[in-house]
Amino acid sequence: MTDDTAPTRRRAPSARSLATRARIFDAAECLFAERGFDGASLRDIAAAAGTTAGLVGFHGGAKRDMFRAVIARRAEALGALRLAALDAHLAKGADLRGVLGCCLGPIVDKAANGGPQWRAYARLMATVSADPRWRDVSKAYFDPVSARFITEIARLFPTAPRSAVAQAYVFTISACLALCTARWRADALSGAPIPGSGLSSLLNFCEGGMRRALAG
Amino acid sequence: MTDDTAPTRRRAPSARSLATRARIFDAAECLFAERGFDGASLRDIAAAAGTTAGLVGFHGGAKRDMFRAVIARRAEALGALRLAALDAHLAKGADLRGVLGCCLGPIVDKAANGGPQWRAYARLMATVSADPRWRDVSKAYFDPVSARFITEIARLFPTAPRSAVAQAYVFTISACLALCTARWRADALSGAPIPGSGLSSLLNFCEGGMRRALAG
DNA sequence: GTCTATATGTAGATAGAC
DNA sequence: GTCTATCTACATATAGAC
Repeated sequence: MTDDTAPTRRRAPSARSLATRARIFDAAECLFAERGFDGASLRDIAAAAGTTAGLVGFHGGAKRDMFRAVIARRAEALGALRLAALDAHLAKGADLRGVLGCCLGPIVDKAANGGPQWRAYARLMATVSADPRWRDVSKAYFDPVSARFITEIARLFPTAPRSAVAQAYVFTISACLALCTARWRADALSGAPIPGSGLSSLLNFCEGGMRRALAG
Repeated sequence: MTDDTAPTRRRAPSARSLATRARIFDAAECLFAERGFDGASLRDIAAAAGTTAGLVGFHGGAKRDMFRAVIARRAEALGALRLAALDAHLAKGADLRGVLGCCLGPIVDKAANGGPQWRAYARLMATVSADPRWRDVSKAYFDPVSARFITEIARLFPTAPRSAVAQAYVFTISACLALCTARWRADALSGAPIPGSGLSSLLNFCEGGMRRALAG
């Protein structure tokens, strides 16, 4: 596949360069999540990564492109995790709660136990899913997996129109991302911190909601 | 209440000034909603309002204060609408779907039929509810009404802990704001635009979700 | 291929004119 | 009380050094 005769062949990146790049992407992930795309400056990101603003531009390209790249970096791994869980589940029959568990479980788990980078990534997913400015990013990185889950859920509610299933799926994802990123809100409203990961109450809510909204 | 002898008494604002101020706040509402707090510059807002950047500063104060004022401007009216509906409903008994209708109906209605300013405001509500940077704004303008609804819902599920009710409420509001602001997402996922206001499918989803999550 | 110094535009805020 | 001209600082992007 390589073509040594090509005059444009590039040198492989050094280990040092790769490490710098990783630090920059980690910092960008956290700061975009905390302050939003416009609120996080390349300088802030550089400082958090321990480098300079120019280097951020070099490794990440234009700011908008870097944001896309940050989303892309984990999208495939997360999507694969969710789809693998789905396939494993479907192999032994299919029930709504199980499918929802495959859909939401990996997200909730990574956000809760995957460390600060995954926590930041969950917040970015919420941003991208809610903001029409990033519509193309949703479309490229999240919609394919979503479409698969919608299809499987639709199979469980043969009489429901696909538009209703899609609507219920959006409600579901929105509740899931609220759990991952806005826990402080529920804590504040309840007066006391809420125990556990919240996955089971999320699954209860979404399962009950879908049954009520989609049942023939 | 007025004190004509006070040496610091101020002149009443002119009609022209009030009109300018209203245009500035309308423009800020739309642009903060579209581009986020950091993405919308005071100059953009000035241009949209047909004035100058300096005037925006004069009428709105510091940018952060102006954002707060924009939220405050409609918060009271909307909260009053929701609470009035709730009180009217409670007077003739109480059922979950009715309470949820009072909670979500006014928001969905204003976002769908209240014109571009209310549509923008719904998006701002979603931003504020999701972003810990605006936690104090949520707390001041939205939490009191939320607490009231949570209390009424909790009354319908006497065995559920308040923390579980608060969690379910957050899921509910999150689905509601997704309906108001991320319709394009459901449309894209379903392949066809979704008919109707979506209020009844939202109510179905949240009612079913709450029953499943909170039932003894 | 990797990194730095700097150009160019625009941000938010305000002193002072009307 | 109302509005404008302008100030300082920082944003992103890139030309060119290593």
